[in-house]
Amino acid sequence: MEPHQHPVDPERVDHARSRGLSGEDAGRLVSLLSLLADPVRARILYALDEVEELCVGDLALALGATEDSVGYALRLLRTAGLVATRKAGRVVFYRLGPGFPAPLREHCLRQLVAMTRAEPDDD
Amino acid sequence: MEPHQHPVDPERVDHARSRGLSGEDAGRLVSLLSLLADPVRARILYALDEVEELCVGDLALALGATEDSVGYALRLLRTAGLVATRKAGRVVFYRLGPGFPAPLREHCLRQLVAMTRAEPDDD
DNA sequence: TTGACATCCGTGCGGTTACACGGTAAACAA
DNA sequence: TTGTTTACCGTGTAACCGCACGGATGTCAA
Repeated sequence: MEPHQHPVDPERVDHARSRGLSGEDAGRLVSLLSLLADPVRARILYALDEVEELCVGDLALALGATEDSVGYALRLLRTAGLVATRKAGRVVFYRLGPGFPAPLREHCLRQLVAMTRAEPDDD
Repeated sequence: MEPHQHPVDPERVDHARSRGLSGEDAGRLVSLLSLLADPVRARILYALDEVEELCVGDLALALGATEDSVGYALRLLRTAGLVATRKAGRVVFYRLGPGFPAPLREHCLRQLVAMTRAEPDDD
């Protein structure tokens, strides 16, 4: 269904079009948020922000999840560059990588959690 | 596959378990991020943050999307309480609702966009 | 070397999700 | 009233996603 050609408020439409999110910006934003929008991945990143580095098995232990689950989550986070690895023998330690946005770590992550705590009507 | 019972770094595991994200907190956070992690929904919220209020047709016009697409997106945002409506005749105006977290609007939204702009290696 | 362990990789399945289509309700115009 | 417009709703479908499974790789101990 195509949008109508007779805007109700042409001024605001124009304003929204010029100052709004472009498709490319939205794409980049969404690809980052999609990675955060998963319980296992979000808890992994939050844990790594707390304790610097952890290996796969310990991470699974800390979250109470299976190693398969965190293994798959780390696979995606690693591909996106959000986490970095350090091999020590047969153990692989993970930490937040250089691709992890610093502002997110400093400002947003905890605020996001705090705001969801303050709104218990969510689900 | 079950996680091993012999933590490599028991101290950090314990620290991550106590200060990490609980399952409930992660669930609330994820349900919010999942709503933001969509191009149409993200652009709608961003546009409403810019121009106060817009009707469905004008929103579709501003985003260059179909009315069906934005209609479906608004359905989910409305159910979650992130947007509110105001009826004026046969036109329905949408604006950011009381369920929309204020810290997200003030601090995080633009920072999230800015940080994705600063990292062009994303996708 | 042999065996146990920690992790990675490819594949298939089940559940979820975005979206288009058709029909419906309400409001305005003629 | 009739017709047009604006938006909502329910349903079906196609694509995506998380995850478990099996096998492979590399490492340490005996």
